[in-house]
Amino acid sequence: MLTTLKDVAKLANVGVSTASYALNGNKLIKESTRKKVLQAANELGYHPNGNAKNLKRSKNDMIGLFISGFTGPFFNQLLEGIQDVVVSHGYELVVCASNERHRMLTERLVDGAIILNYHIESELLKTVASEKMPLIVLDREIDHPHIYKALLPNDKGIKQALKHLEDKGHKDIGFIAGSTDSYDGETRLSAFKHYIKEHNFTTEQSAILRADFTEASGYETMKTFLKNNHHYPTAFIAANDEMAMGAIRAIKEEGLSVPTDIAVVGFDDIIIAQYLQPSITTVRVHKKQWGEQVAEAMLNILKGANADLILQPTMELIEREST
Amino acid sequence: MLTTLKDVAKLANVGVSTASYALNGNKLIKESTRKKVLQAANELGYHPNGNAKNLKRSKNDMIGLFISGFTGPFFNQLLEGIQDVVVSHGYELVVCASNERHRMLTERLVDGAIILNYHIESELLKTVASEKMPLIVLDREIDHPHIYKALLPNDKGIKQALKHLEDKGHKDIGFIAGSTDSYDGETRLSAFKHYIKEHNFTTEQSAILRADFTEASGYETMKTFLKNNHHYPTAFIAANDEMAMGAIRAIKEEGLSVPTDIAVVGFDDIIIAQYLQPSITTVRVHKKQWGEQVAEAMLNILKGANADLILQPTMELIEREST
DNA sequence: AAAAGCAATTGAAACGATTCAACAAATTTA
DNA sequence: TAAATTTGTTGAATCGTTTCAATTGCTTTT
Repeated sequence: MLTTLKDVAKLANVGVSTASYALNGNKLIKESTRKKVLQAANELGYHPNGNAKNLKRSKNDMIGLFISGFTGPFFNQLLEGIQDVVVSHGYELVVCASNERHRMLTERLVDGAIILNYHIESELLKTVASEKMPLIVLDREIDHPHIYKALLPNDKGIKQALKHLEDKGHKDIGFIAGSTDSYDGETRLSAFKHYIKEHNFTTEQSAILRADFTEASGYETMKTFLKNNHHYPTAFIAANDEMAMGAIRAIKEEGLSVPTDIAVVGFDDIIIAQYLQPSITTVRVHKKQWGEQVAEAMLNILKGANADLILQPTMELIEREST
Repeated sequence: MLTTLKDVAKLANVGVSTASYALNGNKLIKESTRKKVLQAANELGYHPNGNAKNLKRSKNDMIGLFISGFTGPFFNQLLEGIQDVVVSHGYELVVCASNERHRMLTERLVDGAIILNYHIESELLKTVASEKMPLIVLDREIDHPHIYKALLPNDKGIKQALKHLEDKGHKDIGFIAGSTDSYDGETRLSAFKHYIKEHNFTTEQSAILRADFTEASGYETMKTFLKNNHHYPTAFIAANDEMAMGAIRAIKEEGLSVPTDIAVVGFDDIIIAQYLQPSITTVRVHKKQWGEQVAEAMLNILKGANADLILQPTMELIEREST
């Protein structure tokens, strides 16, 4: 069997409690016996059993990030931001991309969770959230005393994109929406619809396309659209950069030019956006900053601070060659 | 306090053991009492305490992936591959990017671990690995009965890259190495040195540059090199695509052309490589496949199968515009 | 009608740590 | 010198599950 604290204690010739205190740096233990215990632990290659430890302490020193998958370039920077802050406060971060069980979350193997995963139902979140287990959601509206929100101001982003296109003289603007599962995607879409109406743009219903956030889907959707409609908008906004990429590829393939015939604005500012030809005008989401803010908030909540601060990550339009 | 199994049992008017059996689907329990228990659990919003559960069962149904950080586009596809396989076998995956404690690993909160993190010392790995906790390392040579290896055939990749350049008529070939921490980076470098000598290429010592895997470092290094040397190789191999990108940017900025003046071969085939101008010739690493193989191997090991199979992810040269 | 078998339920003993309260020995104080 | 305090050490209780072994009612068999 694996080495336990008892084995260490026996080898060091002390009680288990002494061994425990020694290893945890309790200062009541005499220096000489601490040495003995450390030596024994080392000799046996002892590592504590985390489950036992966490069970007893009812604390894991662990924060969980729950995302829907690792596909796509969006998560990396967000992750970096969260990671940096979390470890600098003595916690560790675990990232899970579960789509059904979410055991790490439901069985309370973390002390707090950050949620960006549409697979997890809000009802479940409500039964899991508690004083001892605060949640921060990045992907939904939800009302619960221990669930905090850190949502992107997608509305403002869309507004900026439209303003930019308007300034460039566009009146007829289309939209490429992502999958309906996504909170950000859908708020971007409805913000678009809202402002279109408010500012009397001439967008036709048929110019609101539906794709699924991938480059390929952006390509296919735009291709089909151009094949079936001889009239097309002078500009498109895509709900993310990957779809914008795909759309641009399709447009070019149909013999049209970006931005002369059709201008395209993306969303997120993924790394690749600046390297493409044409480079993509996009609404930059400060993903790393977002992650940092969320993590800071989580740590404050865990510290007991009253952190119902509503986070406002910033967004800005980055003008490039595609408009 | 939080709801425990005892609370559920009390509400359902049964013993704790009955409640436990009921929730775990033991068929000795009468259907009517199972219903009672489920109903009670539901009413209380009960979720089992994972630490207690895992402690008792000495099993976590959890596999850990330990990487050095979330920066860079390399990990995503690897992650996808691992994730898919792991969840399809009833396990869950946790990803940790720790750089000092690695508690998820050392405190045995996972049943098996996949290591791609140079921050974790081999000595530590040896004290952690055991029958109950198999390890697969992706980033080092290490000898231990419970540590399995799944290393990339970097040697072959370099060979292919050199062959390709040779076919294109290059004799004087430079190299851009990554940071010395990286196993893959260093094996790529030494394979390069080896074949250079074996095939009598005319590479000068000064044309072996040292960067750190980032685009920026590739750019800087190449910039400095071109500034200081009026003679330059007709081709470079970079230890990853990002450095290749940076190098190309520098080369173009110095008024030289890729591939006419200097050809560049990258390594990994990250998504962006095909979209750049010029698109990058690179040694493709089948990252998703690699991830799948590794995960399969881990699950086999956990199942007790004798899986000392040495994995051989494939590599192939993808020719594009940069050569 | 007693014996045997089965179905359903249960108390109690683990799992491996932490930590309280008790204690002994050594030291200080009165 | 007795009492009080300090310094180290320790057994035992606890965290919330799972699971063994025992127990209770019922049927069924002899």
